[in-house]
Order: sequence, then structure tokens, then C-alpha cells
Amino acid sequence: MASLGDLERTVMDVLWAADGPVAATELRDALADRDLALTTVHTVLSRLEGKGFVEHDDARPRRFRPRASRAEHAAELMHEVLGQAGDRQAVLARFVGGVDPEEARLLRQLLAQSGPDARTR
Amino acid sequence: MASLGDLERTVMDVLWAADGPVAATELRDALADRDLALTTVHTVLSRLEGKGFVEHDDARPRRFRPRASRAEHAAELMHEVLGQAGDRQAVLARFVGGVDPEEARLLRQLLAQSGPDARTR
DNA sequence: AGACCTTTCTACGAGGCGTAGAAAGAGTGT
DNA sequence: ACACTCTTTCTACGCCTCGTAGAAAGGTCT
Repeated sequence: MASLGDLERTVMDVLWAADGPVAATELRDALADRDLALTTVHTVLSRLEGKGFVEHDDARPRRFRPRASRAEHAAELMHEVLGQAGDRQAVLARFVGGVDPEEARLLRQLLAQSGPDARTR
Repeated sequence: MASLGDLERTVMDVLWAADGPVAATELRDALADRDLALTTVHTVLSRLEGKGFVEHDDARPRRFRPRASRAEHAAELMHEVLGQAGDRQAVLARFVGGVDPEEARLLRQLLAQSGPDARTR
């Protein structure tokens, strides 16, 4: 998966945080601290589209939105890391070893639902 | 966490696969397909040391080894992704939704041991 | 000491990314 | 229809990372 630069990442964060499509001018304003030229925002958006992270509608002032939610994206990344890491079991063991108890509970719950255990056994 | 280039990654893979410290010449030979100059290997190793991925002993032909195992590294990466991803629960949900049944079983096992469930409840 | 291997220093070219001007396109008011 | 303004696209440039390696300095061995 293509990776994101600093500004690209920041833009994605705004898009992910928004609850609908966002126009370039809105993005520029949301990132007012950076004091970016509007064209800069457009360049970044194009690149993000090129990387498949963003798409726009054809309304006149174009509106941009993420193709995947932040959670989807992060989960994909996690799978990717897991995937290219040789011993998946070892990785999962270490990963699980590092989650805090609250989240361990959540994970147990999620796993219980998603496959209440296998007659696979 | 600093990220790895292509060759850097390949070198780490060799180091991770090795069962002990590795000398620069051995690395060059392990990557014979790339036909690298020994100095190139050294440059990459220096950079990897700079990034904290590798360390060397002070024996004369220096021997290099990873500071973390591949599994540790991958697990750290996964935690990092999870960490900077806003809604951790949502990410975990998606992540779990995507693991294959075999691994789901493994995860349940790991979670059962690591915190057989909370009287926290 | 001389020959040889190792380690460090320095450098360069390609590509990614932040940044934005210039140019082309399109909607709005008169 | 025309001029004005806002939007979108095109082009570019400088910096940094990374693959790559030569040159030079530092050890080793006989």
C-alpha cells in the first residue's frame, strides 16, 4: 500500500474527521495553521486520488471524500504488516501481549461473536 | 517509527532470518542477486543503525544484528498503526473481521491465556 | 613493511513530497 | 455576450530519503 507524506496524512485526517464530502477551500481553511495556497491543497488531493485514497464528485466546486474510513484504512494496514511478516503467529502473540486489558476484553468479545468457535474443531 | 526502503528492508529480512550476528561480507553474499558493493552494504547498515534497527558488536570484522526480532517489529508497527488511528475500537473490530478462522482461533487462545478474563468484570 | 580486508566518509542521481505560480476552464452578474 | 472571479489543471522547483558506490582511512596477517 502506498504510504502518506506528512501533509497528505494531515489532509486525510481532515477528510476522515469530516462527516461528508469536503471542498478544497474548506480543506484549506481547516488547515489554516499551515497557511497553504489553494493550489497546494489541490495538488495534494490529486496525489491522494492517484494513490487511491480519495475520490471526488463532479459537482462544481469539487467535493472530496476518502475511499475508505480511517478505521478501514488502519485495519488494512495492520493486515498488511501482519501479512509480510513471516511468522504470523509470532506477530499476533506479541501484538496481543501488548494490548491493554480493556482492549483485550473487547477483542475477546469481537472474536466470540465473529466465530463463536469452530465446529471446525 | 522510521520506515524502511527497499534494500534496507531486504537487509533486515536477512538479519531477521539469520540465527546469529552477521558480517557485512555475509550480507553481501546473501544478497548476491543484487550484486552489491560491500560499501553499499555498509552504508545501508549504518543507516539502519541510525534508525535504531540494527546494532553491531566490536569484534573485528563487525557483526550486525537486529535490535528487535521480526515479530517484535511487526507487532510494534501494528500497535503504532492502531495508536494513531483515532477510534481504536473501530479499528480492532475491522481488523478482527478480517482475520482468517485459523488465526481467529489462535487469537482467542492467546487472549484467553493472557488475561483469562477479568474479575475486572 | 607490504599486501589485503574492513570501516568510514563523501557524493551523486532518482523519486517522493511540500509547495506554489501560471494557465486554462467555468459560473455569475450586468 | 462580456468581464470578473473562483476552481481546476499543468508545470516546476527545492529538499530529503534511499540505492549506489568510490576514495580514503584504519586494522590484520605474514
